[in-house]
Amino acid sequence: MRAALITAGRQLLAEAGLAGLSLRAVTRQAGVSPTAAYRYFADREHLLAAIATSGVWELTADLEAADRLGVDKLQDQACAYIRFAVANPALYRLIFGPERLSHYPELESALAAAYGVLAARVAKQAAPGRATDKTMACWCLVHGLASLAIDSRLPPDAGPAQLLAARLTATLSLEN
Amino acid sequence: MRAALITAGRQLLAEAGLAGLSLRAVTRQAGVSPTAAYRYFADREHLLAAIATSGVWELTADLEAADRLGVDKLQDQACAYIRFAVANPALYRLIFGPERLSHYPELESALAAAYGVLAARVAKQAAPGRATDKTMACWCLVHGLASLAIDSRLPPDAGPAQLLAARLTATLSLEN
DNA sequence: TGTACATCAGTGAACGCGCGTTCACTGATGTAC
DNA sequence: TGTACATCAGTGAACGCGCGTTCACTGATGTAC
Repeated sequence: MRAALITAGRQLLAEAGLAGLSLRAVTRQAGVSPTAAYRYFADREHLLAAIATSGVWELTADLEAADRLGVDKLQDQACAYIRFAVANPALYRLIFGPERLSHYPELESALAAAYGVLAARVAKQAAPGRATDKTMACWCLVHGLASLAIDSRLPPDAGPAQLLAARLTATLSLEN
Repeated sequence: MRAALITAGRQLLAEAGLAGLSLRAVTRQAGVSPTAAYRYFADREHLLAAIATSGVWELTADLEAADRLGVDKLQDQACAYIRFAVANPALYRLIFGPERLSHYPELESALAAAYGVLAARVAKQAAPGRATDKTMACWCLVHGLASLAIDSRLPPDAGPAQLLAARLTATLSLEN
């Protein structure tokens, strides 16, 4: 049932966006009375945090897959990241947005895992001593690109965001 | 009066965050009845767009100042950008956030102006033919960093965001 | 100079809405003896 | 095997709240003659 509520929340997020994600709407979507949710979540915010966390684990898995299967593994991670954001814009906004969910430890550790997948890749390729900064630069770049793409604030002639992700990541020139 | 409402909105944003920015709250803050706003704005969203726009013009001015006075002008623009975001987190979130204000032409053109200040700088320093991509990379990087800094999702040992901005921008190595 | 009228800025009451949360509850399932 | 009881998942009505927006209005300011 906990899982059902999270699923319902993600459906709602996809259909109606962040604004439509109320506790009542989620329970309605799950076909259950509004109060039923309180058996599984202390309040609305805990429910949101759980939904966000489920998204971050999915993202982490995507990054891992890209790193396992990719040819240019760093660029492929970047693409996978953008692909996730573009496929789940409202979810992505919930995760990184203004809901200030960052103090939930489950979410915190899911995010750390995702970051770790990127950091491990960069550490393998970057010049010694530069890994930390390069990782951060990469994360910022990709997160910024994802946000802008989702909110259609990229220049109109920029082309598909995933291609951009690959090109811009290359721009970071890890080797120096 | 239009200006007064915008000012009130920005105060509220600073004090109570995005969530507190209702039309009623803004008029209350301005010491005026809720309906008075309708004389100046078609609806709530137009008011929000005007507040966001006022913020973007301020940001643009900050960037121009950094470019005029700075030593390393690109890094200084990046710092100014981060400084603005950190000083006005809720406003920054309103501008780039999930409110989907992007279809307001006034906001659109303010954003284009801000982007232009950065683009002009990069064009002066980047290797020929690379300017467009480098500009975009720079914008994404800085926007991503700003978002993460605001939502405290940078690694705890990352140090002050403004310093980071300078260091990471340098990482882009414009000359090749 | 005075009067009639139009324009304009802002008021105050009211509307319907969906929200998060509380409360006491019902009915089913499991356990002890 | 049957009975008494506890636990548990989910219900349904109700609360108070702040919201965006509408409506008809008031009183002040400006303009025409």
